[in-house]
Amino acid sequence: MGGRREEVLDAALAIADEAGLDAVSMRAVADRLGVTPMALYRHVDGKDALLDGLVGRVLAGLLPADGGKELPWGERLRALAYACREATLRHPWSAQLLFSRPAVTLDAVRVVELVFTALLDAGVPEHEVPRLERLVSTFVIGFAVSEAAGRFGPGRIDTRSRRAGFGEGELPAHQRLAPWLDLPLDVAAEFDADLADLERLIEAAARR
Amino acid sequence: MGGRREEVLDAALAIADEAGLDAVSMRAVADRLGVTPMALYRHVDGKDALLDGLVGRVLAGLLPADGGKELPWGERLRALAYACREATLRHPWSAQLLFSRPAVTLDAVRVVELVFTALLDAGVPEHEVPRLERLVSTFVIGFAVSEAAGRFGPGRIDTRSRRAGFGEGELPAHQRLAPWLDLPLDVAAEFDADLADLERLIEAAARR
DNA sequence: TGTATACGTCTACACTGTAGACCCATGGGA
DNA sequence: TCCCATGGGTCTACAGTGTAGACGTATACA
Repeated sequence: MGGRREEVLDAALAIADEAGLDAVSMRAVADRLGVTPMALYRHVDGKDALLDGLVGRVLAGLLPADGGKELPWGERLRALAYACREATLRHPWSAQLLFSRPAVTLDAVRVVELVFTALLDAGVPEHEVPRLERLVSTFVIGFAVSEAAGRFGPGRIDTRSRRAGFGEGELPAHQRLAPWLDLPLDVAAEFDADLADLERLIEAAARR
Repeated sequence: MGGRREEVLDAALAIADEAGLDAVSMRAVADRLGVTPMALYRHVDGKDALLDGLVGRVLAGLLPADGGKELPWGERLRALAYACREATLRHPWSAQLLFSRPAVTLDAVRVVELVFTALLDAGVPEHEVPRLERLVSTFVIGFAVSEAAGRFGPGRIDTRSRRAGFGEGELPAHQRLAPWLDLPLDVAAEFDADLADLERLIEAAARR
């Protein structure tokens, strides 16, 4: 019962992976199932609900196979963060959805539960745990979305603005940092460094 | 010259503020200007370019009126963060765009320049400045987007998942934290606390 | 006078999501 | 045996969408 719904989501997910999120239309999904567009409405409440279902799929993929209960809290947190980044790299379209469709599904709650226990194990006082969970997950999702959307790519200024031009001396900090700005960006390494910083932030909060 | 382009963006921005981002269609913008949809294409390359223009507008609003050069770096950073949050609260639709359209415009570069100088003034070693800028801005934008999208709202699990139900004992951390989870969330205070944590993170990086 | 340039119009096409009415096979009471 | 509820699917139709292409016109400068 309801197994047909999963088939619909499967089809939508396949289309998104192959041709991007814009290609996911009711008609396209229906075609892939060899069915009329209107037939989908038996299994999904509409296009928005379909997209919600897609983010549910992605989130479900974040849960670790084993509980991994025996690992130290820092590693458990990193594993979740890596899983999140990998999911958005595997399904770049999902980045557009993670923030804009804050559907709190059962799988999402399970992920939050893991973060909660990690923070508690780190010794964070209980009243600070929810805030730090939001802080960490906001950053991790933001990072994944930024990467998938190309926000970390080379800073390409659109030509009109460049012509409207800025005097060379107008951006002194940029010029001073130019050597480091020109370096190719190792996103994975940056992600690691960021997570290390966040771990220290959590430890500091635990000490208070 | 090109002043007409600004009028087009003005119209689009007004529509977005009044009726949401979905209401921004070429036809709607054209109607508001008393003009045919196709007339817009003289001033804007297409719908995507129009949306890019909108994020440019929002970003331009982030720049402080005065340079505020004399303030300590922490306050300058906070001012930018507040401005970002306020912009997305004033124009909730922009949250959907900030991450998904990473258009690096001149105004965006100016904002980054301010963050760079703040971090340099804080004593962060030059090679770490670009990374920390990305870390901070990723979080700040992520926070603003989350708030505007309702991700921080009360955790409403959709009924299907709830019925698919989870044993009461399956989420121990949630139960342990229930007292704090039930509290109404003071988003502004949380933002403050997060920024304070980030400031400490930056100071720690400066000490290394 | 001629000719760019900026601006706008009209028509048309290929799509989109979805409301409403109708159909048909299956299976379990009466 | 009849009935009919249920899950699945179809067809038609509508109001919107973004935009390609060809055409018109008014100002401004040579």
